[in-house]
Amino acid sequence: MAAGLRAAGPGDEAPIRAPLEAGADRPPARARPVTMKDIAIATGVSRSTVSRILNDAPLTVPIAAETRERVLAAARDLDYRPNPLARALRGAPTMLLGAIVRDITDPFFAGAIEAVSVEARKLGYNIVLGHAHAQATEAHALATMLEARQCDAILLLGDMGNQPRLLDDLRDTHVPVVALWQGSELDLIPAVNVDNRSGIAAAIGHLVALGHRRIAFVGGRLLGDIRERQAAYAEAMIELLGEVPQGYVQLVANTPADGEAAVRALMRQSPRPTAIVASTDVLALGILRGALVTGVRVPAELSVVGFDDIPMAAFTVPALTTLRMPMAEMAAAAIELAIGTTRRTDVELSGADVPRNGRALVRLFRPELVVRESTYTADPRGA
Amino acid sequence: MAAGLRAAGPGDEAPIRAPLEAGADRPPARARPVTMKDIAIATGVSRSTVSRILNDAPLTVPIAAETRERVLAAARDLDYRPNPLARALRGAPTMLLGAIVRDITDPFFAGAIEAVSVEARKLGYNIVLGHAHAQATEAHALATMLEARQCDAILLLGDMGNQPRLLDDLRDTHVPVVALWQGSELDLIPAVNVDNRSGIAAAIGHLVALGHRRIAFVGGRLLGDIRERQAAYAEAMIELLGEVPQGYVQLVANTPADGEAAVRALMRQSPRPTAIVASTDVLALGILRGALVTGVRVPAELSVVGFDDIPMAAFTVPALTTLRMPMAEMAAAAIELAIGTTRRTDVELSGADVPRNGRALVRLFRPELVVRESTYTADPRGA
DNA sequence: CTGAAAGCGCTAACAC
DNA sequence: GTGTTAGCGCTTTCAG
Repeated sequence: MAAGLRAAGPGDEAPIRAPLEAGADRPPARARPVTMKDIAIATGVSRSTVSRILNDAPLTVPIAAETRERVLAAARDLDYRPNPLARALRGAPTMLLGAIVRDITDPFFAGAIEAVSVEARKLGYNIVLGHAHAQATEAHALATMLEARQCDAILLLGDMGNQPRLLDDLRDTHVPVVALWQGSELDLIPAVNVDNRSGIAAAIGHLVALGHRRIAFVGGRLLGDIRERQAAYAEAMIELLGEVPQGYVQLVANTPADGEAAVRALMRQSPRPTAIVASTDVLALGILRGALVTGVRVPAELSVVGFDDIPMAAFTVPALTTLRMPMAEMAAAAIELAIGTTRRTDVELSGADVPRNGRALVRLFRPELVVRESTYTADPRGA
Repeated sequence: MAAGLRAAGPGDEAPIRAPLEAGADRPPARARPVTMKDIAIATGVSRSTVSRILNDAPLTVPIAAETRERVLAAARDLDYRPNPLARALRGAPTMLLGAIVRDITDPFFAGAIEAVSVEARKLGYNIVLGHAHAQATEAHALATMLEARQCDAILLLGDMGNQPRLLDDLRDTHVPVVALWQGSELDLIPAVNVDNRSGIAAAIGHLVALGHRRIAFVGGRLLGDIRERQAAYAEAMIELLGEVPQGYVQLVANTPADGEAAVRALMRQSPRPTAIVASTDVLALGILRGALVTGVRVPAELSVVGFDDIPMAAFTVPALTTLRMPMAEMAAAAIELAIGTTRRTDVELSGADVPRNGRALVRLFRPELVVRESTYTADPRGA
């Protein structure tokens, strides 16, 4: 019922911070944050003493209990909070981790950010999101953060192969960089990745066990991962049939729409495949829809396996059989690599260290096959 | 080829940053970033001169063209990059926007972050992600960033009603805070939100036009938004039928799983509803699956309307009729509110300013109905 | 036109 | 035990 307060219209130059207009019953926010100097003045000691007490750092340097109490009390009363900027300027870590993501909208990467963010917090780090923004963006989001070296480390989420300049920029930065889910192609920077080979092998093994032979592949994610998954598929097929069947490999963009298009193309082949391995759940979603739209029943006539186990995978119709990776562990491993210190004792870091032709290591984690409803024994006519 | 430059190891203390081990062919990363002082020394001028030139700020203060060139050249040669920390310390904006999100995994919020991030970048801001992390977390992620005042402003994405302390903490901070998609309940802070009322009205209007009368509601998102959407639903039903049919309102958590459960419950009612309005696309996804699993055909026997138009909504089976909001505009509006300055000229900011009982304003944007495949004329037997 | 100096908030070596 | 001093990298008077 109180009369609405109108935000003061910005005259010419708008004031930088629009105050909250709080002015509730609580004391309104002070204009200026409390500094150590304020405490020093309030308590009549020097700034260094305040600093020592507030950080109780030099336990070696005893402080009069009385002084200590007085300062602590003042700090509490004045609601003092250290200024991390100042600390950072002195060389302290900023406790910020940069995460460059290609596409947050991709449910897989949404999950990835979640995982990274959770693991980061366990170590007291916050995440600064850099949006590589598909191809479009100049790798400038990155450059900004890098060059700023506000971050203690940078995580690259997803394949940045489409960002030519980025990796160059990356090279001569002062910040450690680690790649996550980027495909193990790049060998200049340490990486954590999923074992695509073993994942695809598991998927195909599963299908073969169900009697499938005519297995197609829909590739999506650019560069790194797609290459590995596709190569693994090709290898498996050659071992299985002696060849990769003509027209059984569809390469499209990593969207449901393209997945849908891919099924249509696949269903035009003869003989038709009886199973599809999708390089991505997002693609698989489109494939599922494409199949239903085309009148192909899944899994009766067509089995579909995805990759990633995005949250939605359990709720498609039919629910998607897919490959799940240990997101949390992988995120933790990447962070550990990035900040170069292992403070965590709660989780055993696993993953195999794989030496590469270049210098940097890649740590590989094996995905696990999650069998749901989208795979079934091969239609006898098909196999 | 140049011999690798080894960072002078600081005695005992382990070096904070694990070097990249790059040492490729390019000059390896310098141990210490280049400062203005370096440039000053290299060119033989003073730091202040360097500063002036590099910021070409005081255009009022002329600088010798020759000096200018020399400094600029040196800066380029040495690959100088300003240290934003130092700048921030002096009071310059950090160009960081804090975004506190309840759940990145929710596809809607993934999209929201994307939108915010894109709009932020247009103004040169980066996003620092704070994860409120469902109920679990102490609103500490927030406190950290707030108290740190590293951010020029804070955006709250989604309803934080489950974070009691958070809003208190928020109140006496020095940073402007704006709520986005939080439900227009809170009146202490400026907010940007979708016009839930008009959205639900559009959805129900659409269903009614298709002949539906027995329309159920599945509520999901906590607090703010759910209340509004549910209230709007109730209002519409009362206007339509004179009452809200018994058992036609299901309140569940905002997950596909709960959506699935909700349909089952709804299908046990008699008479069965012929249409469902879901308060969220995520819920609607579950509803779609629940319907198919229960053998109820959508849209022949049951129409479903979602809310949010998440990317996946176009790829469900059947594709989801839903309400789309102008994400980019809303994000831009929130940012504008937060940083209190309108530098953007490319987009007309719209949204109606609605005065509230409290002090802060809420800016409301109307969603638009996107009709796809999940709604159809009411089954004559049902209506 | 340019330099010297002070200070942002905090820490650390070095006094007393 | 505590204060003084200097300096992190940068900006900004104020003097030349």
